[in-house]
Amino acid sequence: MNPDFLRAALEPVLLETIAGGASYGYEIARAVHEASDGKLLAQEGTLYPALHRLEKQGLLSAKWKQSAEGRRRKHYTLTATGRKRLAALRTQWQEFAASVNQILGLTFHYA
Amino acid sequence: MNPDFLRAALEPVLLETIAGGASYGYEIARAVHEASDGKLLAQEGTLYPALHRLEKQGLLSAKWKQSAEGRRRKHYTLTATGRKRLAALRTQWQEFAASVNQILGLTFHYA
DNA sequence: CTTGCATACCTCGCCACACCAGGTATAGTA
DNA sequence: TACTATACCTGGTGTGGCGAGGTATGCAAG
Repeated sequence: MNPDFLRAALEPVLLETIAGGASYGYEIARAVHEASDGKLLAQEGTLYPALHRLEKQGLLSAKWKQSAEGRRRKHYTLTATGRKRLAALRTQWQEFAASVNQILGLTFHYA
Repeated sequence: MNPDFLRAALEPVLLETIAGGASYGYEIARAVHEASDGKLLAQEGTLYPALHRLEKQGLLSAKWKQSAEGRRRKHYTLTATGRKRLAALRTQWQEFAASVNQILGLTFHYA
């Protein structure tokens, strides 16, 4: 998978995945990977800096928690700003994808 | 428009646009811009290096020509390798777009 | 004639970011 | 004890879009 693909969609994908219930890094990575049937994979060197960026932008808030087995995990949740941003990114993504599809002559439509 | 969007799709978009008849830089830029209803725009500092990369990779071949009005233009055509690459990129794009749409919960299908 | 604009090409420096490779630490298992 | 999976982090490298700058021509307006 072309790394530029991930670059284009990582933000909305992470926000959406967290909105969908995945809360900490490893879990988020697994969820993205599975939800894309193994096609999208956020490497750790990509994932963690991305989460930090989103947190710094105020789209995510983080809390360290101790799991039942004793492992420390950093749990993320969407902020109100994050939810708004996700909505905007979804729209942007759809417009972009539609444009590229049109240029490539691919017939498609959103249901 | 997010520059990372262009980054993800510039190659197939350029190859397809050239395959569709646009042959020199300025014309290609205009064609992309119009075919996307003004949404996609390859800046000159993006376009020309990209064309050079594609040529260096053997996907495009270039010929300098003199237009009727006397302007020099660099005309690009797809090589056989370029056509194969375009086909591959179209498939990759579709898979990627489908994955992102799925994660974002967008109901979508190619006809 | 000269000023200005569209056309047409190019390149350099900046910056953002995915990736790789490396690091740390814990729980469970062989 | 050793290995694996989990779980987090970061520094260096390379790619590439973008802005700003440059050069040159054709044409129209003043």
